[in-house]
This record gives sequence, C-alpha cells and structure tokens, in this order.
Amino acid sequence: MALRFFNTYSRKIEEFEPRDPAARAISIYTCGPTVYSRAHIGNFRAYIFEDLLQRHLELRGYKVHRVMNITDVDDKTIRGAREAKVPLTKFTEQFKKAFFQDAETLRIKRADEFPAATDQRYVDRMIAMIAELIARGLAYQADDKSVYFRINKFPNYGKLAHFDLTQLQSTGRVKHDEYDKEHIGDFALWKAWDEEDADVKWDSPWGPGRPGWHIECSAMAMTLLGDQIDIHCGGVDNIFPHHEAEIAQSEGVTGKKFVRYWLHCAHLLVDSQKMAKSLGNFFTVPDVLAKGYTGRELRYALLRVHYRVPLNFTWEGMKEARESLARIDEWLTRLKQKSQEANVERPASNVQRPTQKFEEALDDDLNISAALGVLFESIRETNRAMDENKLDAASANVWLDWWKRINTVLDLEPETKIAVPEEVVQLGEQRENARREKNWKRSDELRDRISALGWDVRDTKDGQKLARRIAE
RNA sequence: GGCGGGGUAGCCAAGUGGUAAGGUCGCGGUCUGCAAAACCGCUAUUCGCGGGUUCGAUUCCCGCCCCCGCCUCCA
Repeated sequence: MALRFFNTYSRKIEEFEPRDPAARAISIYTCGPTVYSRAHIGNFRAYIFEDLLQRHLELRGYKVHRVMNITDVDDKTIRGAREAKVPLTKFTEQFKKAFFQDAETLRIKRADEFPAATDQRYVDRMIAMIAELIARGLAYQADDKSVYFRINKFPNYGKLAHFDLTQLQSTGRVKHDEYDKEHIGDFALWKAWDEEDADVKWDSPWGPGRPGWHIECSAMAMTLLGDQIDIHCGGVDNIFPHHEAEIAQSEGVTGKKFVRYWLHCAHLLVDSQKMAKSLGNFFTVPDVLAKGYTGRELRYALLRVHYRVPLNFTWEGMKEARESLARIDEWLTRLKQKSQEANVERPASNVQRPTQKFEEALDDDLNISAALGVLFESIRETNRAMDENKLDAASANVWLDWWKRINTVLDLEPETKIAVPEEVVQLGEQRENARREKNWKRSDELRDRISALGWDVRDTKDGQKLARRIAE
C-alpha cells in the first residue's frame, strides 16, 4: 500500500503524491513556537508529530526540506518585553534558546531552517505580498491605518476549516475594535503602530507598524520553499484562522494552490481538557524532567498515540512509557549479547525474520500505535526464541539491523550507559564472593547497600548485572 | 448554533463485514537461595445507547447520548 495521509482540506485519507515525484524531494512547512514564554509539552506534541512525519518520509526515501518558523513578534511578545523592561529581541532570545534545548531533549530532528518573523528579509517579503494583495483588491487599509485582508473577495476563504462565513460567530475572545474593518472576518495583514508597541516597528508604504501573524508564515514559506509546498502541519487549533488565512494570502498573491497536504495534530489534554497556557494546566519539558523522567521517556509518551487522536497527559502514562522503554532496552541488551556470541553450535534459526509491517503501519497515516504493536510482538517473539536458545548470533544481528532501521524513525535508543561507580563495583564484587559462599544474608545486605546507591542488581546465568535504577 | 475529532478491558490504545493487535497494571506459573529481568498462562461473549441492512456488524445506514476542540492572533 502506498503512503497516505489524512488531508484536513478534503477531510479524507489521500494517497501521497508529492509535486515532484521523480526527485523524491518534499517541502514541509511547520508552524513553530511563539517565543513569549517557554513552550509546553502540548506544543511539543505537535513538534514530535512533525518529527515522526519527517523521519518516516526519510525512511521511505524522500528528501525532506523542512522549515519551522519562529514567531518572535506579536502582541504577547511585545507585552512580555514591555513588562520585563527589556528590548524585544532580548526578551524572545531566552525562549528561543529554551525551545531548541527542549527540542533536543526530546530528540526532535532540527528543521533545515528556522526563519524568524523579525528578519528584515521576510518583513520585506511580507510588505511586497501585502502590496500585491492591495493591488489585486484583496486587501485594504482601514481608518485605523492597519491593512486587512478582504475575505469576501476570496471565494475559497473558509474551505479548509469548512466554515460558512455567514455563520461566523464571535466568541468574545477578540476584544479589539472591529469597526474599522469591512467584515468581521477580515484579518490584519499589517498592524499599524501604536504607543504600546514602543520601538517595535517597521516602515511600510502604509506607515510604521508590524506584520500580522498570518502573513509571516506565508512569506517565510514562500521565500524558502516556493509558491507551492507539499505538506503544511500544525495543531488543529491552527486550522482556523491561521492556516485559512495563509491560504488566502498566498493564493491571493500567486493564484496557485499553496499546499497539497494539510496535516493537523490533535491536542494534548490534561484532565480531559486542552493543555494551554491560558488555562494554566500545562507542563514544560523541565517540569517533566524535574519529576525524574527523561526526555526519551517523554518523547515516547507523546509519540505513542496517533497524532489525530487527543492524548491525555498523565503521570501514569509517563510511568507506562518508562516501563515500555525498559522492555525495549532489555531486549536490545539481550540481542546485543547474543549477536556477539560465537556463531557455532546453533543451526539456522527458525525464528521469524523481521518484516516490513512496521513501516507499512506508518505508511497508513502514521499509525504509530500499530507500528509499536509490531515492535512489541517482535520483541516477544525474539525473546522467546532466545529463551529457547533458538536464535543464533546472525539472526540477532538481523534483528539489530531491523531495530536500527526503525529507530531512525523512533529515535528511542537508550541513553548511553553510565559508568558504574567504583564503590558500586566493589560492593558488587563482594556480593559475588558472598554468593559463591552461599552467604545469602551478606549477599542481600550488599544488594541493599548497592540499591541505596541507586543501582539494581540482577543475577543472570551469566553472572551478576548492575543497572542504574531510574528515579521514581 | 455551525464545523471537526473521539467514546474498544482497571488505565493507554490498534483494528476489521466473519467473530477483538499491542502496551501498562493485576493474578498464577517457569527460572532464582530470595528477588529482579525474561518467558508462559489468565484477565472485553464484547467494542457509548437504540433501531435498520445482512447468513453474519464493533466495523455499513439512521436516530440519540456523552467527552473534547475550533468558530479571528492558542501546537
């Protein structure tokens, strides 16, 4: 079966056909963070979904060119800078840094480019686009000096979100004056400067001001990826108005279809409610690390549920992620040991060889749950074979190669082993001696002492094994 | 009100017109001095509710209920 994705635009699963199938090159634009505070793990769920998308496409032999924007100017960043009494760039810098740090913790592959909205290169492009939209009658400057997109002149407006514009209802979330606009749904392309903006302003043919949120994505996407891009992603809350507006602006300028496939990630929930800064029910990556979990464990927890299904974040879920990973780790350790054994007495293994089922599951709209099911079935099967001594070194290597392949998508390889401290090593040696003498009392005492140092002892038929215990 | 997503075991979660993957937890067993890990076995006659189509529906159709999201600057 071919690669297929659920396209928000059509609301259907569609077979994936890039613009340029021969070149195997794919352009992806992903909406990045607004750097007014530290991104929360709900934000990162979307980025992990995009990471999975990119990695799977690459596994399938596509060459991905991905852009992720950084929104470093908007109402919130300006307000934050003003309240912190620092220049805007200084204010946003800390959150950009934190974002990259957290992304690295979660093993999210870096995009090829991270354009910033304040880059003059893109501001110029935005201004050029707005001018073009005005020339085409798709935009106008209102009495408040801001420039708005005229949605009534763009018949497809509302098509992505499947909204009937005549039915648009205000939820009261927008408190700004709207009487300057021709239509309540017209959105700002250029926001005229006002006192609260202080020194945050750019010159434009319409006077000083700053870009509207939506236009920056259109400008950056088109500058870096061209007029037409293959895939555009974001959270479901970006569908309207943000992505709807992007379509209007971009297609309004070029007259060409802007995006072939729109993919949107469902929300991360807390207590069955959307995780959001405004609700105060959010956790950041450092919050989760402070609870003793690793980035890898959080990555797994956020990755394991299909991207279109809302995912409820719980500490129980984190625990489950930890246990599941421990199972993978144990399996890898065993396989590696087995692969190093001299390949002698074992006849050809009759254990099943790895299949293509893992990547086939991902071909189906990134069905990660099914893919992980394949992984765990394989684990059970090979474990059983090893127990029964039916897996030879060569087969173990075949399975390790398979893991290496699927791990280019999962990126869940255990952290590199931490050296066992000398104190623990010595206690371990003493314990082995005690065990040889069948002095179980002393052996158990030593195990307790090792445990107190944060290490677990495991007696296998190949002798004692030490493993660092994960913090509870 | 409009438009979406979802409701499958204690919890998380795949899936299909032919009789329920996987993870986690719990219980029993093998192994072990004991434990841990690993492995084996058990744990949904049932897939929100009510109808319909069908030889057969959790899967298709109709109606209803519940949860979540979007409806102008939130991933």
